[in-house]
Amino acid sequence: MLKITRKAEYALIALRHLNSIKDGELATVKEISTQYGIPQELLAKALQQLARAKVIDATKGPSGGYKLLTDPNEINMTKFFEILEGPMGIMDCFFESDCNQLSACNIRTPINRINDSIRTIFDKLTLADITY
Amino acid sequence: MLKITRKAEYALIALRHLNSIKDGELATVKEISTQYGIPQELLAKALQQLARAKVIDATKGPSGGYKLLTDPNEINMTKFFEILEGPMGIMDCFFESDCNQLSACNIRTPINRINDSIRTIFDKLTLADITY
DNA sequence: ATATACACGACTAATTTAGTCGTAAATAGT
DNA sequence: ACTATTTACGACTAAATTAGTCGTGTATAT
Repeated sequence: MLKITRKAEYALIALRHLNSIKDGELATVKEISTQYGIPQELLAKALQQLARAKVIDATKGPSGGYKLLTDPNEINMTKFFEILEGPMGIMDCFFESDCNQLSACNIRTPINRINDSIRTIFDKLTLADITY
Repeated sequence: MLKITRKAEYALIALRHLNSIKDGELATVKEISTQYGIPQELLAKALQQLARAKVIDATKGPSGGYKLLTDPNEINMTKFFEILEGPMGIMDCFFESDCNQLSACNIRTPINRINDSIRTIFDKLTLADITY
Protein backbone atom coordinates (compact mmCIF):
# COMPACT_ATOMS: atom_id res chain seq x y z
CA MET A 1 0.00 0.00 0.00
CA LEU A 2 0.95 3.63 -0.40
CA LYS A 3 2.99 2.62 -3.38
CA ILE A 4 4.26 4.97 -6.00
CA THR A 5 3.83 4.03 -9.65
CA ARG A 6 6.57 2.55 -11.75
CA LYS A 7 6.49 5.55 -13.96
CA ALA A 8 7.40 7.75 -11.02
CA GLU A 9 10.02 5.28 -9.94
CA TYR A 10 11.59 5.31 -13.40
CA ALA A 11 11.46 9.08 -13.50
CA LEU A 12 13.24 9.27 -10.19
CA ILE A 13 15.99 7.01 -11.44
CA ALA A 14 16.32 9.15 -14.53
CA LEU A 15 16.40 12.40 -12.58
CA ARG A 16 19.08 11.08 -10.34
CA HIS A 17 21.00 10.08 -13.42
CA LEU A 18 20.60 13.50 -14.97
CA ASN A 19 21.82 15.00 -11.77
CA SER A 20 24.96 12.92 -11.91
CA ILE A 21 26.14 13.78 -15.41
CA LYS A 22 28.49 16.61 -16.13
CA ASP A 23 27.32 20.15 -16.58
CA GLY A 24 26.43 20.76 -20.21
CA GLU A 25 26.06 17.09 -21.04
CA LEU A 26 22.80 15.49 -22.13
CA ALA A 27 21.42 12.02 -21.57
CA THR A 28 19.01 10.33 -23.94
CA VAL A 29 16.03 8.18 -23.09
CA LYS A 30 17.71 5.30 -24.85
CA GLU A 31 20.86 5.53 -22.77
CA ILE A 32 18.98 5.73 -19.52
CA SER A 33 16.51 2.99 -20.31
CA THR A 34 19.32 0.69 -21.37
CA GLN A 35 21.53 1.43 -18.44
CA TYR A 36 18.85 0.82 -15.83
CA GLY A 37 16.76 -1.77 -17.64
CA ILE A 38 13.69 0.39 -17.97
CA PRO A 39 11.08 0.13 -20.78
CA GLN A 40 12.07 2.89 -23.13
CA GLU A 41 8.64 4.15 -24.17
CA LEU A 42 7.40 4.37 -20.65
CA LEU A 43 10.42 6.28 -19.48
CA ALA A 44 10.06 8.53 -22.52
CA LYS A 45 6.56 9.47 -21.43
CA ALA A 46 7.64 10.25 -17.92
CA LEU A 47 10.45 12.48 -19.13
CA GLN A 48 8.12 14.23 -21.52
CA GLN A 49 5.87 15.10 -18.61
CA LEU A 50 8.80 16.43 -16.65
CA ALA A 51 9.93 18.43 -19.65
CA ARG A 52 6.49 19.96 -20.06
CA ALA A 53 6.59 20.91 -16.41
CA LYS A 54 9.97 22.55 -16.94
CA VAL A 55 11.77 20.31 -14.53
CA ILE A 56 14.07 19.10 -17.25
CA ASP A 57 15.00 20.48 -20.64
CA ALA A 58 14.74 18.59 -23.91
CA THR A 59 16.92 18.98 -26.95
CA LYS A 60 15.75 17.34 -30.14
CA GLY A 61 17.76 15.83 -32.92
CA PRO A 62 20.97 13.81 -33.00
CA SER A 63 23.17 14.56 -30.03
CA GLY A 64 20.02 15.72 -28.31
CA GLY A 65 18.70 14.52 -24.97
CA TYR A 66 17.68 15.77 -21.58
CA LYS A 67 19.30 17.74 -18.84
CA LEU A 68 18.14 19.09 -15.50
CA LEU A 69 16.66 22.52 -15.71
CA THR A 70 15.96 23.21 -12.09
CA ASP A 71 18.30 23.27 -9.14
CA PRO A 72 17.86 19.87 -7.46
CA ASN A 73 17.15 21.71 -4.25
CA GLU A 74 14.16 23.37 -5.85
CA ILE A 75 12.35 20.26 -7.01
CA ASN A 76 10.37 18.95 -4.12
CA MET A 77 8.80 15.56 -4.15
CA THR A 78 5.24 16.79 -3.86
CA LYS A 79 5.69 18.66 -7.10
CA PHE A 80 7.45 15.74 -8.68
CA PHE A 81 4.74 13.25 -7.80
CA GLU A 82 1.94 15.56 -8.76
CA ILE A 83 3.45 16.09 -12.19
CA LEU A 84 3.60 12.37 -12.78
CA GLU A 85 0.69 10.99 -10.85
CA GLY A 86 -1.74 13.81 -10.34
CA PRO A 87 -2.91 15.26 -7.05
CA MET A 88 -1.53 13.61 -3.95
CA GLY A 89 -3.93 12.50 -1.26
CA ILE A 90 -4.64 9.29 0.52
CA MET A 91 -8.33 9.49 -0.23
CA ASP A 92 -10.25 10.49 -3.32
CA CYS A 93 -12.83 12.57 -1.55
CA PHE A 94 -10.41 15.48 -1.41
CA PHE A 95 -10.54 15.90 -5.16
CA GLU A 96 -13.89 14.56 -6.18
CA SER A 97 -16.26 16.33 -3.81
CA ASP A 98 -19.13 14.31 -5.24
CA CYS A 99 -18.97 11.77 -2.47
CA ASN A 100 -22.54 10.94 -1.54
CA GLN A 101 -21.54 9.71 1.88
CA LEU A 102 -20.01 12.94 2.97
CA SER A 103 -22.63 13.72 5.57
CA ALA A 104 -22.28 10.32 7.20
CA CYS A 105 -18.52 10.16 6.93
CA ASN A 106 -16.87 10.31 10.31
CA ILE A 107 -13.23 10.28 9.33
CA ARG A 108 -12.82 13.22 7.02
CA THR A 109 -11.09 15.44 9.52
CA PRO A 110 -8.63 12.88 10.84
CA ILE A 111 -7.82 11.67 7.35
CA ASN A 112 -7.10 15.22 6.43
CA ARG A 113 -4.54 15.43 9.18
CA ILE A 114 -2.81 12.27 7.97
CA ASN A 115 -2.79 13.67 4.52
CA ASP A 116 -1.17 16.86 5.63
CA SER A 117 1.53 14.94 7.45
CA ILE A 118 2.46 13.01 4.35
CA ARG A 119 2.39 16.11 2.22
CA THR A 120 4.67 17.84 4.65
CA ILE A 121 7.25 15.09 4.32
CA PHE A 122 7.20 15.27 0.55
CA ASP A 123 7.20 19.04 0.55
CA LYS A 124 10.44 19.06 2.47
CA LEU A 125 12.09 16.34 0.41
CA THR A 126 13.92 17.66 -2.62
CA LEU A 127 15.60 15.94 -5.48
CA ALA A 128 18.86 16.88 -3.82
CA ASP A 129 17.90 14.69 -0.87
CA ILE A 130 17.28 11.79 -3.19
CA THR A 131 20.56 12.36 -4.85
CA TYR A 132 23.25 12.09 -2.26
CA MET B 1 -1.30 8.60 -5.75
CA LEU B 2 -0.37 7.29 -2.34
CA LYS B 3 -3.99 6.41 -1.86
CA ILE B 4 -5.31 3.99 0.69
CA THR B 5 -7.81 1.37 -0.43
CA ARG B 6 -11.51 1.70 0.12
CA LYS B 7 -11.43 -1.35 2.30
CA ALA B 8 -9.07 0.43 4.66
CA GLU B 9 -11.16 3.54 4.49
CA TYR B 10 -14.30 1.62 5.39
CA ALA B 11 -12.50 -0.12 8.19
CA LEU B 12 -11.39 3.19 9.60
CA ILE B 13 -14.93 4.49 9.58
CA ALA B 14 -16.07 1.34 11.33
CA LEU B 15 -13.33 1.48 13.94
CA ARG B 16 -14.17 5.03 14.71
CA HIS B 17 -17.77 4.01 15.07
CA LEU B 18 -16.88 1.15 17.40
CA ASN B 19 -14.87 3.54 19.44
CA SER B 20 -17.86 5.81 19.85
CA ILE B 21 -20.39 3.31 21.14
CA LYS B 22 -20.93 2.64 24.83
CA ASP B 23 -18.85 0.21 26.77
CA GLY B 24 -20.32 -3.26 26.52
CA GLU B 25 -22.36 -2.50 23.43
CA LEU B 26 -21.82 -4.18 20.09
CA ALA B 27 -22.29 -2.92 16.55
CA THR B 28 -23.14 -5.17 13.63
CA VAL B 29 -21.80 -4.98 10.10
CA LYS B 30 -25.32 -4.31 8.90
CA GLU B 31 -25.79 -1.32 11.16
CA ILE B 32 -22.49 0.22 10.23
CA SER B 33 -22.79 -0.39 6.51
CA THR B 34 -26.27 1.11 6.51
CA GLN B 35 -25.39 4.10 8.59
CA TYR B 36 -22.39 5.09 6.50
CA GLY B 37 -23.52 3.84 3.10
CA ILE B 38 -20.82 1.19 2.80
CA PRO B 39 -21.14 -2.10 0.83
CA GLN B 40 -21.93 -4.61 3.50
CA GLU B 41 -19.92 -7.56 2.23
CA LEU B 42 -16.80 -5.53 1.74
CA LEU B 43 -16.99 -4.04 5.19
CA ALA B 44 -17.64 -7.51 6.57
CA LYS B 45 -14.37 -8.71 5.11
CA ALA B 46 -12.43 -5.84 6.53
CA LEU B 47 -13.85 -6.40 9.99
CA GLN B 48 -13.12 -10.09 9.77
CA GLN B 49 -9.49 -9.29 9.09
CA LEU B 50 -9.39 -6.96 12.06
CA ALA B 51 -11.04 -9.59 14.22
CA ARG B 52 -8.49 -12.21 13.18
CA ALA B 53 -5.78 -9.73 14.12
CA LYS B 54 -7.41 -9.26 17.52
CA VAL B 55 -8.01 -5.58 17.03
CA ILE B 56 -11.71 -6.09 17.46
CA ASP B 57 -13.76 -8.84 19.00
CA ALA B 58 -16.58 -10.67 17.25
CA THR B 59 -19.66 -12.18 18.82
CA LYS B 60 -21.74 -14.46 16.64
CA GLY B 61 -25.46 -15.01 16.63
CA PRO B 62 -28.43 -12.72 17.18
CA SER B 63 -27.52 -9.71 19.28
CA GLY B 64 -23.94 -10.36 18.23
CA GLY B 65 -21.60 -7.90 16.61
CA TYR B 66 -18.22 -6.29 17.05
CA LYS B 67 -16.52 -4.26 19.70
CA LEU B 68 -13.07 -2.81 20.11
CA LEU B 69 -10.68 -5.15 21.80
CA THR B 70 -7.62 -2.97 22.04
CA ASP B 71 -7.14 0.39 23.67
CA PRO B 72 -7.42 2.93 20.84
CA ASN B 73 -4.06 4.28 21.89
CA GLU B 74 -2.47 0.93 21.23
CA ILE B 75 -3.58 0.51 17.63
CA ASN B 76 -1.17 2.35 15.44
CA MET B 77 -1.86 3.03 11.83
CA THR B 78 1.08 1.05 10.50
CA LYS B 79 -0.36 -2.03 12.11
CA PHE B 80 -3.83 -1.17 10.95
CA PHE B 81 -2.82 -0.71 7.33
CA GLU B 82 -0.63 -3.78 7.27
CA ILE B 83 -3.47 -5.91 8.54
CA LEU B 84 -5.71 -4.70 5.76
CA GLU B 85 -3.38 -4.01 2.89
CA GLY B 86 -0.24 -5.98 3.55
CA PRO B 87 3.26 -4.62 4.00
CA MET B 88 3.61 -0.87 3.73
CA GLY B 89 6.22 0.52 1.40
CA ILE B 90 6.26 2.90 -1.49
CA MET B 91 8.10 0.46 -3.73
CA ASP B 92 7.75 -3.25 -4.25
CA CYS B 93 11.43 -4.02 -4.25
CA PHE B 94 11.44 -3.99 -0.46
CA PHE B 95 9.31 -7.10 -0.33
CA GLU B 96 10.03 -8.93 -3.53
CA SER B 97 13.82 -9.01 -3.63
CA ASP B 98 13.68 -10.60 -7.07
CA CYS B 99 14.15 -7.29 -8.82
CA ASN B 100 16.54 -7.91 -11.68
CA GLN B 101 17.52 -4.28 -11.89
CA LEU B 102 18.84 -4.12 -8.38
CA SER B 103 22.44 -3.71 -9.36
CA ALA B 104 21.68 -0.83 -11.71
CA CYS B 105 19.14 0.84 -9.43
CA ASN B 106 20.38 4.15 -8.17
CA ILE B 107 17.52 5.15 -5.90
CA ARG B 108 17.21 2.32 -3.47
CA THR B 109 18.82 4.09 -0.58
CA PRO B 110 16.96 7.38 -0.93
CA ILE B 111 13.67 5.61 -1.45
CA ASN B 112 14.35 3.73 1.71
CA ARG B 113 14.64 6.97 3.58
CA ILE B 114 11.34 8.22 2.23
CA ASN B 115 9.79 4.98 3.21
CA ASP B 116 11.04 5.24 6.73
CA SER B 117 9.66 8.74 7.05
CA ILE B 118 6.21 7.63 6.06
CA ARG B 119 6.37 4.64 8.34
CA THR B 120 7.36 6.87 11.21
CA ILE B 121 4.29 9.01 10.72
CA PHE B 122 1.99 6.03 10.73
CA ASP B 123 3.78 4.41 13.63
CA LYS B 124 3.05 7.41 15.78
CA LEU B 125 -0.55 7.77 14.68
CA THR B 126 -2.97 5.74 16.76
CA LEU B 127 -6.64 5.07 16.41
CA ALA B 128 -7.12 7.50 19.25
CA ASP B 129 -5.69 10.25 17.06
CA ILE B 130 -8.17 9.39 14.35
CA THR B 131 -10.93 9.43 16.82
CA TYR B 132 -11.10 12.81 18.43
C1' DA C 1 18.49 13.70 -47.44
C1' DT C 2 18.86 10.97 -43.57
C1' DA C 3 19.47 9.30 -39.17
C1' DT C 4 18.62 10.48 -34.45
C1' DA C 5 16.03 12.11 -30.72
C1' DC C 6 11.96 14.14 -28.49
C1' DA C 7 6.40 14.69 -28.53
C1' DC C 8 2.20 12.67 -28.06
C1' DG C 9 -2.17 10.38 -28.56
C1' DA C 10 -4.31 5.86 -29.11
C1' DC C 11 -4.21 1.43 -27.98
C1' DT C 12 -3.68 -3.27 -25.49
C1' DA C 13 -2.26 -6.05 -21.62
C1' DA C 14 -1.56 -6.89 -16.93
C1' DT C 15 -2.46 -6.09 -12.32
C1' DT C 16 -4.94 -4.45 -8.53
C1' DT C 17 -8.99 -3.09 -6.20
C1' DA C 18 -13.95 -3.25 -5.49
C1' DG C 19 -17.74 -5.63 -4.87
C1' DT C 20 -20.81 -10.04 -4.95
C1' DC C 21 -22.25 -14.72 -3.91
C1' DG C 22 -22.72 -19.12 -1.74
C1' DT C 23 -22.04 -21.76 2.12
C1' DA C 24 -20.79 -22.80 6.83
C1' DA C 25 -20.76 -22.24 11.82
C1' DA C 26 -22.13 -20.23 16.15
C1' DT C 27 -25.86 -18.73 19.16
C1' DA C 28 -30.00 -16.40 21.22
C1' DG C 29 -34.82 -16.84 21.46
C1' DT C 30 -38.82 -19.65 21.06
C1' DA D 1 -35.25 -28.90 18.00
C1' DC D 2 -36.09 -25.06 14.88
C1' DT D 3 -35.42 -20.54 13.17
C1' DA D 4 -33.55 -16.11 12.52
C1' DT D 5 -29.48 -13.54 13.05
C1' DT D 6 -24.76 -12.69 12.82
C1' DT D 7 -19.88 -13.67 11.93
C1' DA D 8 -16.33 -16.47 8.78
C1' DC D 9 -14.43 -17.22 4.52
C1' DG D 10 -13.15 -18.71 -0.02
C1' DA D 11 -14.38 -18.24 -4.86
C1' DC D 12 -15.83 -15.44 -8.18
C1' DT D 13 -16.85 -11.28 -11.36
C1' DA D 14 -16.53 -6.48 -12.48
C1' DA D 15 -14.34 -2.15 -12.54
C1' DA D 16 -10.52 0.72 -12.40
C1' DT D 17 -5.83 1.68 -12.58
C1' DT D 18 -1.22 0.97 -14.10
C1' DA D 19 2.15 -0.77 -17.31
C1' DG D 20 3.73 -1.09 -21.55
C1' DT D 21 3.45 -0.73 -26.90
C1' DC D 22 2.76 1.37 -31.39
C1' DG D 23 2.31 4.71 -34.99
C1' DT D 24 3.03 9.10 -36.49
C1' DG D 25 4.83 13.64 -36.30
C1' DT D 26 8.40 17.35 -35.53
C1' DA D 27 12.97 19.26 -34.85
C1' DT D 28 17.86 19.18 -35.95
C1' DA D 29 22.83 17.88 -36.55
C1' DT D 30 25.62 16.02 -40.01
